[in-house]
Amino acid sequence: MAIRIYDTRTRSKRELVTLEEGKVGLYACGITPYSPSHIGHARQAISFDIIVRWLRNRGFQVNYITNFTDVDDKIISVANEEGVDYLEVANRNIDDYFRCMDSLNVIRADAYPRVTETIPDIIEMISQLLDKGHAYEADDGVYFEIDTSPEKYGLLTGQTLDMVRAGAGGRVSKTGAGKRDHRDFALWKLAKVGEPAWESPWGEGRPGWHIECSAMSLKHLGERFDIHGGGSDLIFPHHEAEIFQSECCLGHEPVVQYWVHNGMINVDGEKMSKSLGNFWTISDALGKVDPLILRYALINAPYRQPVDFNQVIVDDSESHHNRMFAAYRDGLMTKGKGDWGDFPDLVESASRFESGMDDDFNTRIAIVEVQNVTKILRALLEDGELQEKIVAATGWISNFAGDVLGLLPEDNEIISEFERTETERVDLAPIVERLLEKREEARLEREWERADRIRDELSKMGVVVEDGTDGATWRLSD
RNA sequence: GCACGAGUGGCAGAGCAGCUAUGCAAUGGACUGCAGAUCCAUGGACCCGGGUGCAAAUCCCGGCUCGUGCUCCA
Repeated sequence: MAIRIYDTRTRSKRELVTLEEGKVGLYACGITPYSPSHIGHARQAISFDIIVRWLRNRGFQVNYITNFTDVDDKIISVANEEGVDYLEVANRNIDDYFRCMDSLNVIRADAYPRVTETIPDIIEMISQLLDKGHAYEADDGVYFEIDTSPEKYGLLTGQTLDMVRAGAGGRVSKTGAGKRDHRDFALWKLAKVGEPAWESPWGEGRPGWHIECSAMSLKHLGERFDIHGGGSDLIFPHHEAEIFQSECCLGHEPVVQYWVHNGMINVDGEKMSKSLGNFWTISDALGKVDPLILRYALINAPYRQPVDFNQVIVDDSESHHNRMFAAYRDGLMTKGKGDWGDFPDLVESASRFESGMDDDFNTRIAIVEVQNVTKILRALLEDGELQEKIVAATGWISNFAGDVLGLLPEDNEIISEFERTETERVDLAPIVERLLEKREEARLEREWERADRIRDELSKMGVVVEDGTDGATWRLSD
């Protein structure tokens, strides 16, 4: 079945037809590293990670590029406050980004170009825009002139030139003193004293905010490419500016075949922002919740939906993930052979999973099927028979929840962790068994207080007692 | 104000014209001294008002409410 993708430009789901058969060029706008990464960055990265994983799963050869805007006003201002070089700030936050994304099981992109490494390409692009009459030089830099191709205005947002003129009201005066029109945007900003700067035909300065993505996508993916993505907050003005720059520079349209945008994160129903005090960096979140549980929470809704991040969603995800993980781990310990392709119910789950993912990467539908198979697997484990099917269902989870959704650690990690706790268990066994015998005696004598005291004691040792039909079993608490 | 999107059971969240969504929570049961885990079962929803259809949560029109964008932002 064909893959359908929601394209912001046409506001509809369209079948994915790539420029080159079997290949996908994908550029996703990355971060401006002026502060530690927050969970909105995680959502963006995970959204595109899932898209890339699924396209690869479907046999596409994906070239996935995501950038770092490693020089901009905010980085410079942080650097000035701290009295350090701007690159120190950028590098520190890029390191943080990678650390966070690795722990969230985000597969690395094929390249992470940086603005500071792309300056010659940016200058070349600006020169061409000037040559073609789409840009002009002013006292404080070079600007793109919107009026040279007004038909491109509002391609993603549906806004018209007049709307923005009206909406901007009196707030436009202080942006870009040299602009002829407030909707024009900077391509090159001349440096003020003490700012990082590069030589250019127009004087020392640095690139404007939008041009780097046009230059980097051109450099890495060529004059036309399949998918361009980013957070939905970038639709305007950033991505519309890119359309102006790339299409006017290259002289053809469309440069981008599909525009894909992920939804934002809200916290307790409000926009996440520093001023509201509801701001979660990824490190904050990981202090409270396991990375894969956070990942689970962030793909519980399809990528385009806004996600309301709160304690409920975290708790919910934790219980779902724990159930799946426990079943999977137990399944891994079952020896034997089994292929999910041999079992109709597992095949049906797989097919629903696949058609959900084919339909604009609907991870919610995918997760429902993971929950389904988890349920099947747990029932099988409970029953203990049908080893072949246990192995088959475990394989299903490994493939879909693990490889595709990235919700599981590596098998050998799970096994070594299991062995570690087994060792611990064996060490504790004699003393636990003795206490359990005493408790059983107390229970037979119906002395519940004494029995409960023993259970409390075991609980302090990190042992959870569970009474079942065949007497008590125990396990180590997490 | 303008643009875009959304309003589904206690909560999260699919479906987007006819067929049980699902999970958590709740309730009942199995098991139980209690607790926990597990299993089985049950109830419960489509913002409001019109319209089109044999049939509407699903399409159309009009409201209302919320979110996002219009300024740096994933």
